[in-house]
Amino acid sequence: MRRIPTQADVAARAGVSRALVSMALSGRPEVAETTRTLILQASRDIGYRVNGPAANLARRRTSLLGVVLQDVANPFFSEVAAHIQDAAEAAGLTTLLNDGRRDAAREAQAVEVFLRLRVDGLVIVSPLQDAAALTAIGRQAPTVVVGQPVPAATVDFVHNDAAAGGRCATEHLLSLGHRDIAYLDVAAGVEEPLLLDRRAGYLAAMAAAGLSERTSVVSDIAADGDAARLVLNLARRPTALLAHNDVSAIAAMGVLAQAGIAIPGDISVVGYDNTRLAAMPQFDLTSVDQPRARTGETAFALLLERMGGREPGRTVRLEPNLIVRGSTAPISST
Amino acid sequence: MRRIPTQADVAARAGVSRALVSMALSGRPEVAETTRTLILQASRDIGYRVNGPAANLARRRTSLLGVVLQDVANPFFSEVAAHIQDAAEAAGLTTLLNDGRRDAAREAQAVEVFLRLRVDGLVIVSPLQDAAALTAIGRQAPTVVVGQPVPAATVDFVHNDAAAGGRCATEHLLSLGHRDIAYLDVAAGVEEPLLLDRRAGYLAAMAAAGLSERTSVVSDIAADGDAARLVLNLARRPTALLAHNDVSAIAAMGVLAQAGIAIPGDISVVGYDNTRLAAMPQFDLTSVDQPRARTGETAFALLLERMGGREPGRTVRLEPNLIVRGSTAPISST
DNA sequence: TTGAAAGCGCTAACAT
DNA sequence: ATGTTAGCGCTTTCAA
Repeated sequence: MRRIPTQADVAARAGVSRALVSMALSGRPEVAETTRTLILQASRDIGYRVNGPAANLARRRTSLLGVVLQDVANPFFSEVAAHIQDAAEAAGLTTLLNDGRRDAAREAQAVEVFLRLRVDGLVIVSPLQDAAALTAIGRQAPTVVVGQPVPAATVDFVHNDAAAGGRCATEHLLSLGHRDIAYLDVAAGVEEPLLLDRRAGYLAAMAAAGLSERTSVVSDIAADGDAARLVLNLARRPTALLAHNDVSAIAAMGVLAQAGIAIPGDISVVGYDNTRLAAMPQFDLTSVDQPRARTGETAFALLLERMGGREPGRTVRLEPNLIVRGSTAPISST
Repeated sequence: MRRIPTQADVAARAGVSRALVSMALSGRPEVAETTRTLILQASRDIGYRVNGPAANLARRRTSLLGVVLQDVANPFFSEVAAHIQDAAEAAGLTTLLNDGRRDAAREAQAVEVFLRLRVDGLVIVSPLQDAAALTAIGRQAPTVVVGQPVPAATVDFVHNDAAAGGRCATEHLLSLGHRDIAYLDVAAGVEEPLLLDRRAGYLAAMAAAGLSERTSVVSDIAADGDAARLVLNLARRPTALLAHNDVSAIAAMGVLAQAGIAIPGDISVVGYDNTRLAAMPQFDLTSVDQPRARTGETAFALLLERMGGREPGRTVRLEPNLIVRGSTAPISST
């Protein structure tokens, strides 16, 4: 592996000055067309590739966008990232990805790496760090957070309205005639605001329909399967189930199927997140979808504003929408 | 947002020279302990953070490792990446991730970005690019590929023995007494070497057991569900099903369950990949596992060798192992 | 143990 | 339209 060629090598080969090479390569209009072709050819001949660190140092910016995902394995996060990347590319920014691996410390580390690289902007998807940490980050670089807003004015937020999601899922079931609607919650003690809001939406819709909370079940035990079993043992079995997420819903479907209960014949089931699982034909699960594309695009739009110098923090809330599939049906008249 | 502090600011505040700050911060031993503490404190006071581009330019290396995944959403890939990252961190390298998004052009772009950043090493997980492209990349930077080896001597390969996987899954079923074992293949025309090898392993095991291929079914149609339905309609229904991956296996399980066929009572099912799905209690799918940790660690070990100057290409093949769960059972004696 | 000085490869302002 | 030049912020000899 011989020495990596530099602009000087290109200049020598093309018989021009180094500066001209720089200008030609960055597509500045004041370079003569013939010269540019010459330079481009020379650069290709010797396999020149711009030295990022050098260019970034000289330009005092990197055209780099750092995206940190709480968990790369979460398809919602990675799809949002893909849309951010598309938007960034259109704006001439190069996207770098990093995985927080569901760990606050690792996430902070990933952010730190980007900050050191002097990325021009930062998007953190569903951060595990607290408001103070986010505020500090926002002071270092233009930053947008995708996820629950916290009091941190130096960063912008895009989030999906979890309460609205819980509400519209519930209303869907109500409109199908269901009155006994159980909510499959997470384990007690898990206090993710997001999940609290989903439940709150459910409760609000029930209340609005004049149904007391007593007619519904909010399970609060650990395993999803156990929660579903609990529902089975109720004196008055609900006709519909709203789960806090798809995995939980699918676990419940498994338990119900084993118990010989038909879906949606005997009981309707709704999930949340509209994951790939929900769309699988064997599950065909009605589920609340969060608009991934709009989330990503909005995040990038906010980032551009920030990079443009906007100071006051902005928060954008996006509405989820229900994807109706085969796991829900009108209440049976038996 | 005021000016970003530089080493000069730290030096001024600590009352020392810039060079000393650099040495102290990079932990060089020849700096007096008291001076170092002083400098560290000053650096913290003014919120100094090394300028990556500048440092990388001056050092002529970056201590950066670029990892490009074919598809970040594939949990096998992202878990391998996590293990690579752990190994790299232990070796003092910082890992940067990027997503090829299942597109050869985008993947090439991601590699290009890393090359420009002058990463010290590159790992590409399951690349979509051809041998020529990989060879070219390997010439630019020490590179290890996780996935099917191709003739590209400038890069190293780590891959999992797909044939062995197909074989051991089949042998498991054979040892349970199954003789009629159907293989659920991908759609005809998909010629991924990996999948061909999985099937080849199955065929080899069947042949070794003295079972002609005629006793088995290799479906070659598009949708997994359809393939399973095909199996149902066979004159002589197999007692076991080996699928080319977990998703396919689970789709088949859905079809079978709907048809009232018990698993594993009437038919045993084996998947491939040991995804999260396979472990879910409602599926409890026996599946072939590829050792994610060892794959990642091996990839990084090879990379270190390359970075250390080794020239000839190396290929390491890892053995998969079967995770036996509840979807397989001895053939029923009915 | 500390400081001075010379680049690293590039960009951009200025000069021609 | 092209060339000259002065840094960007840092690391790293080499001297003191």
